[in-house]
Amino acid sequence: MPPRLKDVAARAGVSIKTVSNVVNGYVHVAPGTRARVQAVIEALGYVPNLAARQLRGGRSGVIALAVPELPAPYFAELAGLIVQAAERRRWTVLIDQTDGRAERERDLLAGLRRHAIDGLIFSPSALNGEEIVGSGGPPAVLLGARAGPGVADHVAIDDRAAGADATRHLCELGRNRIAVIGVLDDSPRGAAARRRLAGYRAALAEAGLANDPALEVGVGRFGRAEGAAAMGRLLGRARPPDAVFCVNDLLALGALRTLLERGVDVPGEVALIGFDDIEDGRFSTPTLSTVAPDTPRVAQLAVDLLAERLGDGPAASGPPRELRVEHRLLPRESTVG
Amino acid sequence: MPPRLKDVAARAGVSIKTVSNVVNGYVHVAPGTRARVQAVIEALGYVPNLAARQLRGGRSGVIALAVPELPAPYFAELAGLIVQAAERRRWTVLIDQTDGRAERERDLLAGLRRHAIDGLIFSPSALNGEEIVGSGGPPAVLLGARAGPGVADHVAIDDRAAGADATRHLCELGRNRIAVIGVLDDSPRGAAARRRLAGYRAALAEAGLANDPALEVGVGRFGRAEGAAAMGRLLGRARPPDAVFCVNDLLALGALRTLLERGVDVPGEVALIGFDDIEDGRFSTPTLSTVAPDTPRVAQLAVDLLAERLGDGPAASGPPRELRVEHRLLPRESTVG
DNA sequence: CTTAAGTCCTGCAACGTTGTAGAGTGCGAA
DNA sequence: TTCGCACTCTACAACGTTGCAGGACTTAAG
Repeated sequence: MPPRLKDVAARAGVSIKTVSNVVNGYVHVAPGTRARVQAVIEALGYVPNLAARQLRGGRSGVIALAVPELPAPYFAELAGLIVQAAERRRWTVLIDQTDGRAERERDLLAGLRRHAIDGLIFSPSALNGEEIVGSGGPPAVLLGARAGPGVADHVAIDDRAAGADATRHLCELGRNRIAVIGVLDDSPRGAAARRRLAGYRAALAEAGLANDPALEVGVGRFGRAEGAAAMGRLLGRARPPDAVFCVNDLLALGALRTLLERGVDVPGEVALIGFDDIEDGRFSTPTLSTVAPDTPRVAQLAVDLLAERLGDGPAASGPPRELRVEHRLLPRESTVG
Repeated sequence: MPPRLKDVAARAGVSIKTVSNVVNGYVHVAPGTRARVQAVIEALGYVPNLAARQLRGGRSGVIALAVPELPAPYFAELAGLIVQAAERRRWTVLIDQTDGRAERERDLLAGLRRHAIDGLIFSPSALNGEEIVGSGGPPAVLLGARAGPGVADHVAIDDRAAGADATRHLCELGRNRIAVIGVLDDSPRGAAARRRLAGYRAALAEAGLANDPALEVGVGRFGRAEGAAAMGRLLGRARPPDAVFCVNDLLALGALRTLLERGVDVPGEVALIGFDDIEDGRFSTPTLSTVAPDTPRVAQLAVDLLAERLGDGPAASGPPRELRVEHRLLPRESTVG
């Protein structure tokens, strides 16, 4: 029903291939012919058939983005930015939600989509990098958690340094019972959280503060509810903290809710800092201090790296690259209220 | 490089078509043959090529979901639910962000994707329904804003009734200067907001309250920042309101920030209610009263309607259907603190 | 005037799949 | 015995596109 090259060719009185050449901007087409074909293309509303193109050329123009949870503000924002960056290269982005289930991540890689996507931007939560890249799938760029050195292209902030920055900020306020929320077990999930934790410990040591295991609280997921519950546990301790570093803003917002609900003054009695700079934290009361990764740059670099891998240049088969992006400490009312 | 039907056929000693029949579950294949072919399929890791399937069959197994803003929590949640519902039908969802730009919405419909998607679930913001459906594109299901009667399948809550419910709740608290934030100009954007506004006015009338135009505040977008600014304007009025209905939760969270920032007691001095029941509102302080649409059901119905259109049954070409889903009033601390 | 290089255009084949038509069995009913 | 039917499997064509090879013509160089 929709017009094909054949239809355009018939109307313009040229061969199918010439129309194809016009569509693809091939140089050796006489200006008059080009104009005539263009006119017919517009008159008929011809649009190339992607399936046929892909079948022929092996490229679909679609890349996949896999994130653990789309509704999490940070990932939603990241997804939006990646879609924008991809659009500039005329790529379509297929957004996939893995729910942190390894099975789902594996399906995604092995499943039908294997033929359908040219590349993958992956923010892993359950699988580690080896498994992702070793599966013989399309070129991948990893975000956030590192997959071990040299496995795949990788874009991330320096989580350890950022965690230290956040903690140091709390130290500089004169706090000396600084808790952290977001410790996770050994699963590949939370690899970034573990590096932020390492930064936390380093900053404590640097400030001459003891590292009290009772002040490190684990969570099962990284949502508001878990942050609220974790804060509840902290407040139940014999000696509650006077400052809390949450490894992401959602945990922090949950923790904030618990603090305010129990009448704890923030930042007077407890200072609170999160991580990610999601919009919610800019409108909470008190506004949430946080560490802001340069997410637009993460998105841009991820797409750029993938483009290099997919290109025909020499970079396409080079060794995996590790890129770091900047982060900024954003003190707000929850620490310097 | 990846194995094709041909490779499987060669190894199993059958014809290509027989392998295809096995893959597609065709019944008349001898059990022994089937088993042998299955074994080879697994040994080689054969996966059907989607591009070829689509080229042959005209169906891609991909549906598009177009929302104005992916990072908005309500849309992110909706998207997640639709992806889940689609997954049950083994569809892939291509999520598109239109940014509320008519041009972008048009591109989406007319552009390359025209061949690539089987159907469309559209939460329109800039285009009206006629334009969407009239474009000769794939079957579409509209969410939220109505496209005028009988244009396309449509799933929504009763925004007018829901707006009235929210306002009535404020009336029943004894408030009598009830403002509304979220009035929008006449553009197709904010059609739902306008119906919520109509409900607001109806509830005021029902309660015997005058309708004061000074208490209806417009916004340019539906985000936190706009809510905060609008609240600022309301507080600047000679006689500020004692209750505010925001047509969505983001506006309400922005308004809440302004109220608390200025030391206004919520709900003591000003009661506040939003709309959508996004997670943020369950963890703000005070927690945000709201109206909760049955979003999981919206998602499920949207996918079901699309499935009917895409099916071969009689429903495929029937008249457009209008489906309503329920909503619930959720009083929380911002009104009944 | 011949040859080489360049320009413009065309036809063929192939990408991997599935619908259609039909060939070759074996089995039960007439 | 003969026919028809159900079953199992196969060959072929087509979906819409683009790379390749090459034909016809023009221009520039020797």
